[in-house]
Amino acid sequence: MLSFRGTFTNKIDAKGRVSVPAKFRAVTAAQEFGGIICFPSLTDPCIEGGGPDLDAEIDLMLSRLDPFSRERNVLANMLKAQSAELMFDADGRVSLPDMLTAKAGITDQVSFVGLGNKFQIWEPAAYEAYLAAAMAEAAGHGGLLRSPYATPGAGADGRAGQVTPDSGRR
Amino acid sequence: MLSFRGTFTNKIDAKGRVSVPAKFRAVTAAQEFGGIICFPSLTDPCIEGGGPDLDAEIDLMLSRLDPFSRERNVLANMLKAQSAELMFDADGRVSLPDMLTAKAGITDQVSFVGLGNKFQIWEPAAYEAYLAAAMAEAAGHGGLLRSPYATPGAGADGRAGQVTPDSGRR
DNA sequence: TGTAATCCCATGATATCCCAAATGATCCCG
DNA sequence: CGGGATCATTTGGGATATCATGGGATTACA
Repeated sequence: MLSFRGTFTNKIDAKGRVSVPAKFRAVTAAQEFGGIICFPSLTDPCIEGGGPDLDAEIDLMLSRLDPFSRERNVLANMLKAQSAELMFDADGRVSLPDMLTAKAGITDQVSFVGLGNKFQIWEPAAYEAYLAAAMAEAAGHGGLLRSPYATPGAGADGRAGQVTPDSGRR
Repeated sequence: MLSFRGTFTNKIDAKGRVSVPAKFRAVTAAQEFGGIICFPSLTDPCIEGGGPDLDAEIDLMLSRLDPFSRERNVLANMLKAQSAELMFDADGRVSLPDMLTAKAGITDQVSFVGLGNKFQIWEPAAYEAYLAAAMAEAAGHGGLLRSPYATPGAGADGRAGQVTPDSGRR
């Protein structure tokens, strides 16, 4: 269990608390961390989150940008200034800050969506709509899904190696 | 025994459990893993699954994409968010999530269809129909199956009626 | 002192584990 | 070659543990 997987919809109670799915907690527990980090998604109307591994990934990507560029500051505002470190209570619950829930249109229910190295937190109905669109769109990205072993002669790209920052994880 | 082979139809009990065919379990056992991973097929109205080898393949493909790109999010939604890691109980059974069975029209029976490095899980009647179409279509695709050692024209007639998983070797 | 956040425990629902029986296939022996 | 026994596998049901959720009590902060 080394990556965030599956979709789980939980309720937000009167105090603003919500249970983080046990399977997600298990992932961060493996990273020896009693909580999660959350920030607004750069691409979708939802919250994104993950464990300390994701935070390290973000730091690495930011460090590659020109330290005084506007782009770096803009991204850091999203990924750091608007970010929160949410610790689990004894029952594995966190309180989502209003700053984050407001942007995502979240009221009394949330869907935790596992995406491997990170996860998203959606208002359930909004996610339903997004998922439908994603399914239609995924067909267009089918070319990216070629197996490393796929067709004779096409294997060159497959085993070439990893260039992404998350190599060496897990 | 390194690939999924054959077709097996098992019942789903009142609790939603179903026995994974013993021969399929033997394949994942060789991968030192007490379960399977399942997700919706990108191409057919059924569930697809495999062992950790298949999951590693998926992780590798996702890791090549930029962490915050829309392409990555879309594909991760298909392959991770709708995915489940199903552990065998003491008798080799798993519980298929409603999210997956609903898409495949599965109610009380399923057919496990071995496809080499992965397998599919169908509603039996739906698979019958698919198989009939596949058998008719297979003859036309015979030319794609040319083995490196094949003698020209030798295999076409003999394989015309066979859609069995031997084609999935790698 | 009022407000809000955190901690702690109780409950219901769900999923998991464990044991037992029925079915079907394989093997051995006559 | 046939019959019987043994083994593996699937299927069913009950017991147990885990998880999500609600409510009350305590603490921190203003």
